[in-house]
Formats: sequence, C-alpha cells, structure tokens
Amino acid sequence: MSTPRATVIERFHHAAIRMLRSMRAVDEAGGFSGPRASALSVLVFVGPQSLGDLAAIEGVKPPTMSRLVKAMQAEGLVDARPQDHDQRQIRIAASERGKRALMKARERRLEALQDMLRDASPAEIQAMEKVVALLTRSFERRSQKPEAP
Amino acid sequence: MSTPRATVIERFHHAAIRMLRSMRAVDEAGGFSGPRASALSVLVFVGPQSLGDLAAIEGVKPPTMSRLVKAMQAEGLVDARPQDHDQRQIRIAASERGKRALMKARERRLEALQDMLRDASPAEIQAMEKVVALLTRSFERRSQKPEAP
DNA sequence: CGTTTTATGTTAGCCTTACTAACTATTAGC
DNA sequence: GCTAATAGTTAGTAAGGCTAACATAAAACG
Repeated sequence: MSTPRATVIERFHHAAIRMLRSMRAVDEAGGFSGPRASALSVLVFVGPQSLGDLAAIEGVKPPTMSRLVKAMQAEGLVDARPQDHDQRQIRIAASERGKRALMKARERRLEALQDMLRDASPAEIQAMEKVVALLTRSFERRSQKPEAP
Repeated sequence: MSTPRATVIERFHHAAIRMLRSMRAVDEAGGFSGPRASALSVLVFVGPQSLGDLAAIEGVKPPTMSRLVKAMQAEGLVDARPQDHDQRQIRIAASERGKRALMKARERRLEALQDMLRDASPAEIQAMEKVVALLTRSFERRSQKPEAP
C-alpha cells in the first residue's frame, strides 16, 4: 500500500482538496455557491432538464434538487414550468439572467485559478492535460458500468 | 480568456470536482465524513493543535471547529484538555481510537482512488507528480503572503 | 498592583445542503 | 376504469458553515 504510485495518488488527492477549497471562497464571494453554480452550468451547457434528471446528474436526491431549484427560481436564475408531454415533470431551464450570472461566476473562478497557477511552465500545463485525460477516462469507464452485472 | 491554457485549467478544475465528489461517497460509507477525516488527519500527521490553529489549518472559523471537535470528542476520536502554559487554549490530540479510525478510512479511500486510476500509465503517474508539485508550489506562495503588503 | 486590552474558546441563532419518509398528482398498465 | 408506478413536494432531521455576543485567561500598562 506504500508504493510510489500510491503516494502520488494520495498527494494528488490532497492537493485537489486544497485547490477546491480555495476556489469555494471565490465562488461564494461571487454571489452563488457551489451547488447552484454546478446545477446552473448543467442547464446552460447541457440544456433544460427535468428535476429528476438534474438531480441524477448532480448526484443528489430529488428533494434536495427541488429545494435548490426553488431557491434559484426565487432569485430569477432559472425558469420552471410543467413539461408539455407529461404534466408530472417540470422543465427547468436557465433564464437569461441565470446565464449571465453563471458566465460571470465562471470568469471570476477562471481568473482566480489562472492567478493561482500563473507560474506554471508549459511542461506543467501539458502534465495537467494528461491528468485531465486520465481522469476523464476513469469517469467514463465508471459511468458505463454503474453497478456490477 | 479562451487561451488553450485557460481551457486546460478549467477542465482540470471540473475533473477535480468530479473526482472528489466520488471520493466523498467512499469517505462517508466508511463512517466519518470529510471535515472530520481532514481535521483528524492534521492531528495525526502534523500533531496536536490548539482549536484556533486547527481551525486556521482547516480553513474554517473557530466556532465551526469547536463544534466539530466536540462531536469528535463525544465519539472518542480526539482528546482535548487545557494547555499547560495557557489555560485559555486547549490542546486537541487524536486518541488511539481516532488514529486507528483515520488509518482505516485513509486506506479505504486510497484503495478507491487506486481502483479509479488503475489503468494509469507510468507517464500519467509522472504527470500527476508534476501537477502535485505545481499545486504545492502555488499553495506555498499563497500562504507566504496572506494579504497584500 | 489593579485596570484595561487582547486573545481564546464557547454559546446561541441563522443559513444552506444533504438525507429519509410520507404525501399529492399524473400517467401507464391491465 | 381501477390500480401501479412515476415525478415532485413537504416535513422533519442532521451536518457543517457563518456572525454576534459572551466568558474567561493572559498581557500590557499606568
């Protein structure tokens, strides 16, 4: 359990925690918080969703998403109305104001990240790219087989 | 704002979020949750701390840490008693049971991470190492100058 | 010294996000 | 058409975060 490989993985995990912790501060300074930014970015970049689907994408249970949507609706960040073909479902979409707010928050976060990593060498940027590819691959593998067959 | 560099950084941020989200599930399945595991690991690997120091290390305010410590104390994970040289401060230390619990949780998480990254190539592991170095460097720079002079 | 200031934790009260359980309403199946 | 299943909501609880207000111990200082 103490191979060099394990050590790297563990240190990477820890570094990721620290990086995201400092980003949280940036996100929250900019008005809306992690879960909201995340759900909104799904609505903006993936498209309108039903509540259940949005909850599944975000990895939370429907009641949690229900409350989140209600709060964002109250702030005018999203619109929600019954689906045409199924009156049980609701169609949640980012409002224009929501889109603008998301873009601004995204920009702020990106600026903070770029500032944090401003002295990264080209080789390090390349290394980040490799790591992103690795992680993306892992996520895809995982989502292909959610449960053992 | 749309340089390749920015794109990589943004995708890295997103990948980190997803990685940690799946790790949260592993942590919580194993008994205690993120903030507890994190605080406890400071006590185990860095050593006993006062409440204020521990709060600062963890990036939370003292009342938050006070409650966390109280809960962990109730579960027998940590010991706390007044400092010798200053009766205002308390000295918080991991108990034997806390150490064991942390080690087990750590092992579980590491196994899950290794499983997630099981098909990483040597080059990718090397890339992770580079990224860890980059992030660590950034954190150190940041902690050296907490506020502008 | 004694008084005032500063430092350290704690308590109380609030918010957000997460959960489960129980409920309503709509759709689908038989 | 009655029953099943499905989609969301409501209610109640817990964890973790915050600020404001407080108690107490130590330090500073006249």
